[in-house]
Amino acid sequence: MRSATRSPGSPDTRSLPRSFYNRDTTQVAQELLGKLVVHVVRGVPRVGRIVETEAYLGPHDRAAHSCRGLTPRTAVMFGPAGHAYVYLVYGMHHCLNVVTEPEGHGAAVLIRALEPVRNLTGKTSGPGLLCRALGVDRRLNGADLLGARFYLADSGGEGFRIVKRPRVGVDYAGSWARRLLRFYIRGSAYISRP
DNA sequence: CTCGGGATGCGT
DNA sequence: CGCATCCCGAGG
Repeated sequence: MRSATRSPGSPDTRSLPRSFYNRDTTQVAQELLGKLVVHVVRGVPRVGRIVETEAYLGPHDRAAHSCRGLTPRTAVMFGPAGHAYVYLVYGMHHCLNVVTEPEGHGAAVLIRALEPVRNLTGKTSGPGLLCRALGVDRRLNGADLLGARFYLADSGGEGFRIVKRPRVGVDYAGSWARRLLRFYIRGSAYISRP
């Protein structure tokens, strides 16, 4: 049994391979629903199930940070898929994104809400809140999500319907504000903004 | 609805 | 350098 032989906190065969991230961002954003986020803090795995995401498609997407081009802040977003893009917003909240598509594309998926699974304290229904619960901050910006302490994994649980809505907080983005690039699990009690 | 709070990127 | 702006959350 493989779980008996692997060391605690290391990604097992359920953890998502880089090929999962290295493809169409809208597709990845939807397939991330139901997956697990794992962050091991001082040997303790904090685990949440993703129930809400948003896709940010690239420099042509006026709501994406990468629309300002490659800057020190957005460099990770233009890097290879399967890395964490973590930034501070409004001076106090962190946001966790996963980089998608081939290197140079500049796309990512924002994780907006989690259903608590293990060792999470506090609310997880919002991008800033879930970062606080997971213990994610800018020190993890650029972290490889195929690492031993911070990774995403299959949960095994499927069988939900996906709701598609406009993204939150991007009213400034013109016609891009109306695109249905926010995805969440229908009926979840942990959505950030029902 | 208001407002805190700090980094960023751009104009100067 | 200044400063508008920002993928938010808590409180009224």
